[in-house]
Amino acid sequence: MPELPEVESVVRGLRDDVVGCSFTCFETTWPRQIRPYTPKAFASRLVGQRIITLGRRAKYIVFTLSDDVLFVHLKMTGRLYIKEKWPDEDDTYVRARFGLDDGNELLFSDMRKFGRIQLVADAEEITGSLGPEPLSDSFTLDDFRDRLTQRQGTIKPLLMNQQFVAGVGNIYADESLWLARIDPRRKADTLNSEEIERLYDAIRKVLEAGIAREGASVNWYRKPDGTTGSQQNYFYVYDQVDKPCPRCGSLVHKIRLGQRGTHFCPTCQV
DNA sequence: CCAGCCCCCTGTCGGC
DNA sequence: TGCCGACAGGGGGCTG
Repeated sequence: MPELPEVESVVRGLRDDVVGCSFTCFETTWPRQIRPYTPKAFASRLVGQRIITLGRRAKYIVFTLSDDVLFVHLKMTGRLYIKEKWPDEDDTYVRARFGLDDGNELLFSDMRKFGRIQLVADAEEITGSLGPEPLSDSFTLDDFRDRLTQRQGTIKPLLMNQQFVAGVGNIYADESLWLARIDPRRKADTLNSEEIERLYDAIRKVLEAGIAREGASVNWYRKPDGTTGSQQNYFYVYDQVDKPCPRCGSLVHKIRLGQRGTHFCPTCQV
């Protein structure tokens, strides 16, 4: 559920609290989520390293450290926050604790244990195969058009393919296709030039709106201060089954596409 | 390259 | 009421 806007909001909410700090300790109650694989090896490599910058790449939270790079992926139900700034007393889903040298604790909570915490020397090991950042200058219409027209697959799963475009997940894929008035079942290479341009604009627009509203709290996502984002109050079609399409009034349909729930307007998405 | 399936997990919800 | 299967959906892996 955390997609680009949600991860970006977490990064922005944490940055001032962690940049400049060094790690003093690390412990986990679910070692399967970490790399290197054993808590001991992970901790001994991490402790003492200082956080130089905090950023985001695709749906990864990226800590650039004095020696290594720390990647945190929230997957479905992950949360990352400073314990002292989180409103609830006890979080039963805390899977990892990072001690910081300012006395605070950085907690990783994850109900479903899908999240990942990885420490690598070379960031490329994680980011090497990722597609372009859709909000960066390097994501151009021409490049998008070139790569899209070479694909024969279904457009919606393609938008969610992190090697094709980084950071788009199920929510923002559905929202982008609605805004661009494109049926999510279309094959990529059948999109004409105008449709491709509409889609390019739509992807950027829905992601920017998501960031401006600090993400969509459909169920588990929270910002590092414990509060919800508000993008869920502005969905066009996602999670809006049988509600009227905001554009034409037809009832929103839900189907399965690529093993994912897919919401769209059967009338004005063609 | 692409579609479809399973798996990793846990909580919620609807049907019986 | 309580059990059970479906579903939620990010990503990796495998097969045809």
